[in-house]
Amino acid sequence: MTVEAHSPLIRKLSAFVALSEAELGVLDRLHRRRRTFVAGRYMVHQGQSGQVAYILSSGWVCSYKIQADGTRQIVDFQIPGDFLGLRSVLLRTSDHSFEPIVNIEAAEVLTSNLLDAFAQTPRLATAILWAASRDEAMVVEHLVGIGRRDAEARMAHLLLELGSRLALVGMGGKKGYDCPLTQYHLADALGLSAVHVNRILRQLRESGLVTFRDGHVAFHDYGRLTDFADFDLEYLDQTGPLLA
Amino acid sequence: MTVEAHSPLIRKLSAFVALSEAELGVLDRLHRRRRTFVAGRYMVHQGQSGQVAYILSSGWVCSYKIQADGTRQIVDFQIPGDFLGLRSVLLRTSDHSFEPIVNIEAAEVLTSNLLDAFAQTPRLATAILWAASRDEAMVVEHLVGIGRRDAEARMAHLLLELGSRLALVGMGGKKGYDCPLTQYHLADALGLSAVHVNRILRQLRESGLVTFRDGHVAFHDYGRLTDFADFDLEYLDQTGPLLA
DNA sequence: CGTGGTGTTGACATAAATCAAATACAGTGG
DNA sequence: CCACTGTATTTGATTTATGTCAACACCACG
Repeated sequence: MTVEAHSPLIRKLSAFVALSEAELGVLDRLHRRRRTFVAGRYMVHQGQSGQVAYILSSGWVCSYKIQADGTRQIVDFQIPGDFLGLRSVLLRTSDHSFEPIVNIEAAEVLTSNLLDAFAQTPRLATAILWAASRDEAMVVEHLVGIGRRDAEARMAHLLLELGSRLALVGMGGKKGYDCPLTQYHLADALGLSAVHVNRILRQLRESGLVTFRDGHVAFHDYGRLTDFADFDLEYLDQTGPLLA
Repeated sequence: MTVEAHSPLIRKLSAFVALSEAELGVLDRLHRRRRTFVAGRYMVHQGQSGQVAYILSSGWVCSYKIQADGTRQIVDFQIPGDFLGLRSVLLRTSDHSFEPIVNIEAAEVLTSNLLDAFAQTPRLATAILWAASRDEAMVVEHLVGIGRRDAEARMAHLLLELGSRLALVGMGGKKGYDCPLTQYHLADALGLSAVHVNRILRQLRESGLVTFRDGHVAFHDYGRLTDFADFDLEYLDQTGPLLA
């Protein structure tokens, strides 16, 4: 109970596998080292080899890459329950940079503790890796969106996807959700200019599909919106786990 | 020797870790089930849960997603030495579709055999997973390119990246490489129209940077091209392995 | 010799970027 | 309380990159 209270990760994993007491205990121990970061300060620098990962427990983060010309491409957003830097810890591979969008709370996870946890509870390891794999699938979906959808559909798709992910941790539903992103964040994620993002948001609002305003996303016609955005839950709805 | 002759994978992995005789033997056994596929016919259907992966030994493949409106986004190309469907085998997750670009040869790898191999030789498992992780990094780089680079830089970057990957398996260098892709493939990978791809290729050719013609890519000024494309090898040049 | 896939080029249409400027608003220091 | 600052949003005018449509050349292949 108290565990669930401070761990959206547990909530998320529970949606897919029933966690045993032992597994809950292991997860709980992974949450020992609580840390906070303030909005705007980057957490992990591009190329920095990570000895440490984080489990985000509250707030939003984005992972991004900066190009030589200074433009930024946001690769993904992380919401409570998501891992930050999991792959770079497991594979010592350099990754993108992370920046907290608001002040956040996260649990610091040392490589050794994570590997211990994985060794103790393979089922848990599988669940975590599977969730991470889902995140990768979303990056692919972003790629498809940026390459082949127009601005309006891209925006609609992103807002829907964030809604689905938030729903998994109880922070949103088909009505909408609170969202601390600025229009600049959306622009950098969608490969658009901030000005154009603003116009697109207006169009979506005026056509009665969705409103993004004052830190809140409100779906006005969820069915029509999913239709319009060609939003396919399949790549999120993985059923039937996992490692053989 | 005979192993190396038919396995670009071994060549690729050898660039990062010195493989023992035992490990080479395990790899060799993974290559037992030789199969061929003809160009154009898809291999793995979008959403099909994979019981089987492939190690590509000759030819080119692309992985892609088709959208509701029929447009296609190529997510990545696979060249000899690359795995196809590794993630879907390990995590039973649905993935993209695969299509051979030319007639190809591949070794079929059953899930159970792969897991056995991983259990026998953890170092090999690490090397393979690390190579796979490198591929994921390239998908991210594509995302950045499509989102934030103009068509010319995107094209230049893709051609350079393919060159680097081919060099790892001895199929290309800083002079150029053979490339069976059509301009349609390039268009679908870069999120452009085929017509525009043609124009961009002309520009690159006329500015003396690179020529793509008759199934061959020729770099005319490698240094200037990497500069122009903001091509950073860092995301390919992972040094210092791997799993702790 | 047709025929279909591929490449090439031109004319035109359009989505999105860029430039510019006004507004709103929260925080900050006087 | 107020002026001041910076950030976020909004909107219009214009430019630019890229897509779409159309036509033709080339070539391997049946």
